Amino acid sequence: MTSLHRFKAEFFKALAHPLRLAILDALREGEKSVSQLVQELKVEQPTLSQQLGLLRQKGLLEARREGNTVLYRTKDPGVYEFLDLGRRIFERQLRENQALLAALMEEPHGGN
Amino acid sequence: MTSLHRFKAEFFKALAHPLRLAILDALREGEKSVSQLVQELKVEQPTLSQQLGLLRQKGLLEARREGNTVLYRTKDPGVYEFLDLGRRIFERQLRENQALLAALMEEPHGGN
DNA sequence: TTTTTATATGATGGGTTTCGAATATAAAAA
DNA sequence: TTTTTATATTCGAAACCCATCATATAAAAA
Repeated sequence: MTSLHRFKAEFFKALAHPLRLAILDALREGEKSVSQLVQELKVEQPTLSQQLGLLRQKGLLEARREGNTVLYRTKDPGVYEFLDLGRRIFERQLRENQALLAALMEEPHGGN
Repeated sequence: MTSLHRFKAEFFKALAHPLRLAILDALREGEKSVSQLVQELKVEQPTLSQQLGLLRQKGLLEARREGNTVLYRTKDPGVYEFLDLGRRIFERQLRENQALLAALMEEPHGGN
């Protein structure tokens, strides 16, 4: 509705992708080059660069070039606080979903 | 990458929509019926019901029927803690974007 | 220079999301 | 019952997101 909500939604959208979350987690340990991240995350290089570009554009990452390579780092470490707080809620949901899954597995097999 | 990242991304995706954020904010004050929310948020009823359904499916909301109407409420108030923490980061980004915007407005008009 | 290595960008296509319109369901009122 | 009110669902079109492929740039090495 409001433009603040639109803005916040943009922010969440930046986090709403498994690879982007993996990138942020990988950069907890400090800045890394694109090729390091390619190795570590086992994705195609253009795919990675695309998502790195997006995260930089959204202001979550920044980059510096060092000779041949480009090093990315987290721009605002506050984002980790945020991700970590999110974990509590994920965990509750995980438990719920697991309960649901367990319930489904209890059902008679070969069924409806 | 990991399935935890996939799961977290799902969670963020649930929040990555202006109307869904507005719904959650509207329910800070307590449970509300669909029609109340339609009025307050000024959206079409089917659009609202669709997003309410999504939030319920993702475990963020729950609903109870009372006669003719259906009342929705937040399932885990922890989500507000989370949204509020997010605000810090939004604010930094807002300031940045405003600086950018201001810089653009300083540019000579009718330009490139 | 030419070649190689590292990274970024652009185009394409498949999948998903979104909104609005029409319709369906469910309960209350008449 | 029929009608009305409140909410949900379904459908289709437009917009968007994503991975891949091909190609471009930029710096170092040869």
